[in-house]
Order: sequence, then C-alpha cells, then structure tokens
Amino acid sequence: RLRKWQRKIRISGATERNLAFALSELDRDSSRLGLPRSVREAASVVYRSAVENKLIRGRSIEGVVAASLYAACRRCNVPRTLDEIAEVSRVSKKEVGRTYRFLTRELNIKLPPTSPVDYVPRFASELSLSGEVQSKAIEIIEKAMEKGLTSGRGPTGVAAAALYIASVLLGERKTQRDVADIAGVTEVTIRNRYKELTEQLDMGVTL
Amino acid sequence: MTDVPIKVENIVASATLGKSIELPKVAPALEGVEYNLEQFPGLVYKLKEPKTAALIFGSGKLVCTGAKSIDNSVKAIHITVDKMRKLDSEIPEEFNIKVQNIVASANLGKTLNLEAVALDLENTEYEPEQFPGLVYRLEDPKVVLLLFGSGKVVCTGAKTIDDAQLGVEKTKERLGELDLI
DNA sequence: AAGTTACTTTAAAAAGC
DNA sequence: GCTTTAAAAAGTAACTT
Repeated sequence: RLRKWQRKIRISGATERNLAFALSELDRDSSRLGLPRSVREAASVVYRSAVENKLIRGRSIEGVVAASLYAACRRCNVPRTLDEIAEVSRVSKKEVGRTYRFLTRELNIKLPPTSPVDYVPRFASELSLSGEVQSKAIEIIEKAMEKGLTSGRGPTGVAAAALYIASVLLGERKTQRDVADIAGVTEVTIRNRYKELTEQLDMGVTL
Repeated sequence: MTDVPIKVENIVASATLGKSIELPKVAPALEGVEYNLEQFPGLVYKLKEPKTAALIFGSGKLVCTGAKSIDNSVKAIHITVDKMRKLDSEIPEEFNIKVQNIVASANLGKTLNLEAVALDLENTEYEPEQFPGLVYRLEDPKVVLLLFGSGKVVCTGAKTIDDAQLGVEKTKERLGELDLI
C-alpha cells in the first residue's frame, strides 16, 4: 500500500511538473508573439483539457502547447500563422499543424478557417496605417469573400493585398515590399491578389 | 445521370513474388536502378514505358507506382519482373498483384465556395493557410477527396476505379443536397 | 515581370529504424 | 512517425532570365 501511495505521489508530482513546464513554455511563446494575457489564458484552457483527455500521449509538451496557442489565437480572432508559432516555439510547422488537427478533432473544437479580416488590425498597426484604411481594407475583404475570391487563397495574402489597395485609395500608400514583409508573403502574391481584387471587384485601376 | 467523367492519374499496386530476392543479384538486370539501402530498404527502378517506378524488396515484394491504368500497372510489373528473372530464374512466372490505391481527378463543372462547403459539409478540413484544397472524407466508398474552388476535384484512396467514380459522384450529389453547388 | 522548379495536401504498399 | 515512389489539384515561394 505504501508502494502504491508513493507511486501516486510520484505521478502527481510529475504531472504537476509537466504542467508547470507547459505553462512556462506557453508564457515564453506568448510573450515572444506579443499576445495578451487573455489569449494565453485561452491557450492554457485548451492545454489543460488536452491533458485531462489524455491527449498528450505520444506527443511532446512543446507541440501540444504550440498547437493550443495556435488554436487560442484563432479563437480569439488574433491569428498567428503556423510559421509564426513554429518560429517562437521549438516545434516544426508540420508538427504544430498536425497536433492542431488532432486537438481540434479530439476536443471537438470547431474553428472556421482564419478570416483575412482578423489579420488587418495587426498588419495595419505594424504599418502605421489609420483606422480608415483598416475599415476600407475590411470592406474590400468582405466583398471579396462574397464573390468567392478568397476560396483557397492564403488569408495573409488576401489581407495584405486589401491593405495595400486601401492604403493607396486613401492616400496613405505603402510599398508592396513593406506590406509583404509585415504580412509574411511575397510581393508576387500581393500583386496576384491585388490584380484579382481590383479586376473582379469594383475599383478602377489605381496603380 | 450525374455522369462526371474521372481521369485516372496514378495507380499504386503491390506484388508478391513468392520468393525472397537477393537485391544485389538482380540489380544489374535493371538499368539505372537506384539503391541506398541505408536510406531506403528497397531498389528503385524507373521504367520509361509504361512510365512507372517500382520499389523492389528483398522479401520478394514489389510496389509499382505511376501507371495511369491498371493494365499498364500490371504490364510494368511484368516487364520489371521479367528482367529480374534473367538473373534469378527462380522467380516464378505467376504471382499476385493487388491494386492498393487509385488517384483520379475530375471537374464538377461549377465553382465552389470552400468556406461555405467547410461550414455545411460533414467530415471536412479546410485550412487555406496550408493548402488551397478542402479535404473531404467519404465513408462509403472509403475515399478522400480534395475539393478546389475551381470545381476541380481529386479522389484518392480508392481500390477500384468504380469506387473512385462513385466517390466523385456521391460528393457532387451531397454538395447538391446542401445547395453548395 | 515572366518562367521554371519545387513544396504544401490526400492515399497506399513495401522493410526497418 | 520517418525513409521512397507517382500523380493531380491551386496557391505560394524561391530562383533565373
């Protein structure tokens, strides 16, 4: 009986140690990404439920933490790309994506695909663009979504092109290079989305 | 009358020769064969006609990929095994071949709003940040489809051409039921 | 800016790490 | 899970020219 009791203590000790490690890992990743405490909290909730449902087996704590954070960012509408999550954590993009799918499936978390709209505030502020430009960009994105111009396209590329167009329209022009760097896409992608949006939506050629 | 023509793009088939094989012994019969046993346990032999690639193992099992028809897959396997037999007459003339996977493409004819499909269609995964296609898992037939905004589709996982065809048709039917096409 | 190549996803088998 | 093969879909990336 004593042996059993000792094992229990040892196990719970390990459990607590793992949780402490996971939370410190979460803090590290979150601060590197400049995420608010609310998102960090949401991520810890996802992580804890993953532990409760014994979903850590066969997976690294770092990976589950990274995937929980990725999911929390999406749910809180302040998305980070898999590349950004992979950069700050010590988990590969592939592993984060795979663990994310596993967690959402096992925990019945259904998140709609990331909307380009959710990237607008962050990109705009990093580019020092006004609220008017942000509103215009969001308006462009919503029209694009209605016309099915976003199916299959990367959300960051769509957000970047919309911001670029809005910045030109409202006289706060930014270069494609600056927008591309902030959004983490290439200028070619911005150009492709830009052409598609200006041609298939209203907008006269504003180049 | 859904009648969506599908195009078989790739066939994966395996064969069991029924006798273990000394890879170094038969390798000389296969021109251009590649083998890095440290990297992968099988020989890699690429045939030009039918354009296929075969993976040959010491256990006497073989995998053939790349054929665009079952006939060509079977043909490629026989051509490859016949060459091997020139250096190992013990290899039987007859052996079993099994189609393991069929990849086919098709066009549904109408564009799809993937975000809408993702919301209403069951068993889907759609992550445009990673891949432009929406993944749809059908249970019967047990195949997986990749749906694109253009209306083009890829069906994989089928063991028979009929299942690939049925998979595409059921998908189109389901999309119609949900008013997504 | 156009072209080319290449990687993302899906399935499946093989032998072994 | 990984390694290796082939092939399509469409988007994006990285090099060349």
